[in-house]
Amino acid sequence: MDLDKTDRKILRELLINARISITELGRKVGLSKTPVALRIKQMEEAGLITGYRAILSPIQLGLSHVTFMQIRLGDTRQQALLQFNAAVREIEEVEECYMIAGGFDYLLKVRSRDMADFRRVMAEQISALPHVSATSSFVAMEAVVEEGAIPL
Amino acid sequence: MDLDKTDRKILRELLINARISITELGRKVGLSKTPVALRIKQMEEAGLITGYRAILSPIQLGLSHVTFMQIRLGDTRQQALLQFNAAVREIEEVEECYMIAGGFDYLLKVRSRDMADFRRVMAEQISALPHVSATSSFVAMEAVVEEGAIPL
DNA sequence: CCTGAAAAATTATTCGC
DNA sequence: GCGAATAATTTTTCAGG
Repeated sequence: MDLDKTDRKILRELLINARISITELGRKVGLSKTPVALRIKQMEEAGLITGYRAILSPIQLGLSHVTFMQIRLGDTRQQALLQFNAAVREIEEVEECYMIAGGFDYLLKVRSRDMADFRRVMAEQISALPHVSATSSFVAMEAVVEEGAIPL
Repeated sequence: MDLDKTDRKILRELLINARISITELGRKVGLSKTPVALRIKQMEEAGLITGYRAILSPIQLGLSHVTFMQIRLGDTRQQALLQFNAAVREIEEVEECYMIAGGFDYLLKVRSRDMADFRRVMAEQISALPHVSATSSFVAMEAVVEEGAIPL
């Protein structure tokens, strides 16, 4: 699906405020309600807009502790990777997980209440993942950019 | 602010669909509209809910290439860190940036169209950041978990 | 702290142009 | 893509448990 300038404007507004009304959105992008509603529906149906989510404050939730973990697997055959992927998706503290080309196999971003909570997650959840042979952890001291803008 | 079970239920629903109506939300959590609307407003005012955003598909946007970069600074005095932080926030391709305790100074997640686009971002933007002394990049081969659930 | 309900305002949807 | 009419929702308010 290709996007014109108006589509991009609409997306930018929906990234700022997903609950904006069609009326106000139309006003902001310089169109009437009808085409705005149509464009949004088309972008939803094209799978470009996959949903709308509330954004919560990690600090207010007491979940400001972020740790990145490098994980190396002892077995990197397809079957082992699939088992690892499936298992890691079950850990709710794992906010992100990428398979990496290079020196290690996976990079995980783990969110927890504090260091003690992270140690619990690591001991109870991460260590139990299949085929893990080594891990190293890097604790975030400061979040400089948490949710960067999307380059539209 | 402390959350009871109902608040958590509301948050879970708003994480799934931020555009759900108060009526339906009330039905899902087993309350009438009035207290649901009140609780949402309170959570917004407490800064717990910071906003509502559309979720876009990186693949449909042609932005599925993810690279993590370790960055070491030559100068790690407070002034230099502040300059780096301010500059990195201006790069829209930087989706996340954390200051790290340990072997390197910053970890960046960079989103781009493809490898060629990443090289452009690195050459034009990342290299221009102040006080950078060394970088190493790790290309993601597969996104196993992109937006994990929040442990409420 | 919740329910239920009514009125007023706003929004979404539909359709002819 | 516009603009108007129709239909659906939301917000606000209030009496009562």
